[in-house]
Amino acid sequence: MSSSSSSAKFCFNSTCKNVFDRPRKGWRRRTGEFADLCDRCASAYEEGKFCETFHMNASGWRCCESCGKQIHCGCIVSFHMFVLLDAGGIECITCARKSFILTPNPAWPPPSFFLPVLPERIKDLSGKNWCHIAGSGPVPWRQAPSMFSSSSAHSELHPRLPFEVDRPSGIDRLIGCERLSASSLEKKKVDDSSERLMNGSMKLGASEIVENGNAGINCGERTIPCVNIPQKASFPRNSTSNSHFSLAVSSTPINEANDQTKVSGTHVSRLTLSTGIGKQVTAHNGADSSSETPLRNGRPRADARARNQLLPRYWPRITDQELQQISGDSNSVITPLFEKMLSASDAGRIGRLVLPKKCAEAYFPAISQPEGLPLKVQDSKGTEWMFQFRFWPNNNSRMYVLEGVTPCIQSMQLQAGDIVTFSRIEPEGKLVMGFRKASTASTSNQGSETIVAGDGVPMNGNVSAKKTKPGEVLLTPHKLKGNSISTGFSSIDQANLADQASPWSKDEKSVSHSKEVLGAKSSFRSKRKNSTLNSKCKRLRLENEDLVELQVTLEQALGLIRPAPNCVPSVVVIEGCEFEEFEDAPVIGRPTIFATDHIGEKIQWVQCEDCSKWRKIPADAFLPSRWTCSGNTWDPERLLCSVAQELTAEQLEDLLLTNDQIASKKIKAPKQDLDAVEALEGLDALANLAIQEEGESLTSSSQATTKHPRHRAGCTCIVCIQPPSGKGPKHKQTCTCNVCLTVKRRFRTLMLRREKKQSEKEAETTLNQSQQHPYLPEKLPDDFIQLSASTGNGSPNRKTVSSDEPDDDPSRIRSSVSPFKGQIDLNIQPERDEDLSPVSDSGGMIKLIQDATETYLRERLSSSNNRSSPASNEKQLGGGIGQGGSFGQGIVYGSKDGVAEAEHSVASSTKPVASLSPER
DNA sequence: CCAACGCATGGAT
DNA sequence: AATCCATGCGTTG
Repeated sequence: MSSSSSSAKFCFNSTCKNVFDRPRKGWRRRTGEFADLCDRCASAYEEGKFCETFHMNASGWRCCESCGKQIHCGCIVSFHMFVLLDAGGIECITCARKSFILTPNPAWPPPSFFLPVLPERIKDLSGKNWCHIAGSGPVPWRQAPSMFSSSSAHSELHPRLPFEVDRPSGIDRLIGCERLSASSLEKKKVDDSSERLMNGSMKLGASEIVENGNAGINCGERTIPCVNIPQKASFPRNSTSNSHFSLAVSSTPINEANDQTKVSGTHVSRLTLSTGIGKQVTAHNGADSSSETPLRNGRPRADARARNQLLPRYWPRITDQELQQISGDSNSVITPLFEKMLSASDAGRIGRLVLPKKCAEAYFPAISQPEGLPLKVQDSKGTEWMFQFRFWPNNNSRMYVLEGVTPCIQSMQLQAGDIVTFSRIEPEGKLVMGFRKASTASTSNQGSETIVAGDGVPMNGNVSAKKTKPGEVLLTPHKLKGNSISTGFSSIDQANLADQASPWSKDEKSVSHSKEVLGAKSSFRSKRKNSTLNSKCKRLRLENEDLVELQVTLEQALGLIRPAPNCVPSVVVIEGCEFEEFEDAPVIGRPTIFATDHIGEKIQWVQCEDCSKWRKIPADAFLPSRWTCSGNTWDPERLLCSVAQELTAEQLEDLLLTNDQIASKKIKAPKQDLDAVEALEGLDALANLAIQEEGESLTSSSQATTKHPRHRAGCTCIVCIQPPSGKGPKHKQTCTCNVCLTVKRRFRTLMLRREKKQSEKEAETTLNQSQQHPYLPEKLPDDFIQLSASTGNGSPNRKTVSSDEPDDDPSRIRSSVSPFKGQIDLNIQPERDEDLSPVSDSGGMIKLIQDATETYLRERLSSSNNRSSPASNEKQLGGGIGQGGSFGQGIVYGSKDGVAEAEHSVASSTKPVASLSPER
């Protein structure tokens, strides 16, 4: 995307030819480069006055049907300043935007993201033809169909002609355009029309459209939909969205429009808008387009999906809100291209997103080599990602994939079942990737078959199929057996996977399995069994009730908990995971990521629930569980979602990775004991929390890693330049990253507190204690024991260990620890379980205690007679982190799955109600 | 041995 | 019947 032009020294404007030293970017040329302009021209261009200034005498001037403003419609320079009305005439972008979200002028230039490597087909683009189009003159698509006469050539290059023709813009498409037959062109025009017809229809109403079409354009210019190209009548009748908006515009008789089969042609369908809808559209026009009206799906914009060569499930159902999010407050025009529900594979750690073939071929640059091309994609937050767009030969065909999507998927916190949308921003031509959480998508996706449980939890099979990240807590409504839990896979697949630990076992050995926590009382049901997550993907369907209704990562769960405003929680660490203890019931707050800004100030990063942008807030800020940019009172400049976020993609990733690290410390969890979760009824509350937060705090849910071991040194592909998710650099002991600092700080607090309490207790019951805890000369900090706030509403079978009677159970802490020798035998099994559930915490608490004990002992040993100092603790902790974050390193765990333990711990720490007491 | 790669397989459309 | 595409799985580094 160099902005250089061959004649770098002269203004690209032929009527100017000023010489300049530093070229300024003008419009994008068909080659993808920008026209280099002199200051004057550039200014004129930027101000939108280029045409009036330099093309005043050229033909092709039109008046906006709405405001009357004159716009030169014949040149590339102003192509983005107006939209064609299907009914004829044009509307300036300003008016158009007021009316509706627009799609760009299809026949025009191209997506910059294709440019890094120009498709071959672009290279042989004939500038001549382009000139016809781009040059001053009448709107090309209405005027020069004859210039395209060779469709065969095009077909040659693009077997997927229909798509190319169909697709609205893009240089590649454009190129195809030049080779299109007249009919193709017409089709394209039609498409164009339909793309914009919303504007006309909105304002004019169905019946007016046709008439009006003449108003703006000469009859002769009106496009006749070309339906003579045989095309599969794939226009789905069941698509309300489509049918709703099919309405013949332009010259297509309205009554014909409703005949889907007749207009099944790519262009034709695009060109159509159903009469009946005209009014709806009109009505829609009046209302804010972002409103969630029933029309949302079928809004005119959807006409783009009339590229009915695409399977309905790929039709972009992007909502106005989403578009708004993508475009922000810029004047960009968004062209929804397609969407895809993420499969388990897509969202998996492989980092490969399978692209629907037709979509890939239609909207992405043509690639002739399997290696493909790097593709820059921007997400809705403005973050740019670089993916490798490539394909695999497959049955005489190709299978297109985007590689290296893991970071992005993670960033957007997507899981299987969620939907990613691909759009293009014009005039920049950027490819934008939006997303829609499964839970959200369902409301508007009849075709996507996503179902949301009544409570908002995605019922999506994909979701359940989602790979569980180690450390993740899976909450399921039903008791799941064996390893086939919550795979969300069909029975067939499960059968196939029978010999595997889990569907993920192949790629992820340490998968944590879902656990039952909610019990049968859950109202979740696979309501949509056959409904189709993706009707096509049986694997993603829920075949039985063994669904994972809810998933929460440990981190997520923890993230939900906040100390009461005036409460300073103490923190305990279990295998590197921090658990905050609350004297008072914790408050459920918006998960944030603590960090330190560039000036060393402690801050928090919080993600807006609406726009997903991350905002910086004070470290001491406490946010409600639902927080949006509008609540960013600390930074007035970022009160709006439309304001870009401060974090760069890199920083965000680092942040997320860092944030992930803690949670991922338990990754290598041994096989878990499913029974261990049976009695976690206390997790109901957590589950509810998770439900509330579902879809917004899954930062660590998709721990995907994308390594490319085969990449050669120096490889700069996306995969190599983007560190694998969750694979951030190890922390050094001296690391001062936020994670380490936080851990150190918290641990310091913890230990200080411990010291304090211990001193107090020792003064009173030293003797007694030593008798009761022969192996534990020093009482553990109460903090270690009282994980949960003693709110008194704990679950019945959970014993809340009061901090003032930490030693009431000699067997609680069983580690054979000799403070004098520094030896710890943590394999000792509890001699007696407390009245805990059968599950018995077994691991979490034990480890917690063990870890703490060991750490403390170590510290004592190292500091000899001196009481451990915060500094020493810090050091140890830092080291622990540096080693991979396992604070329990070196400790032989008593038993059970680390995940189960962790979950258990989470449950207890998360839910004040469920106080756990160590059972040793 | 593991993580990736990339082709193969087979269910779904 | 052909094609698509999600995932399997053998190979490779």
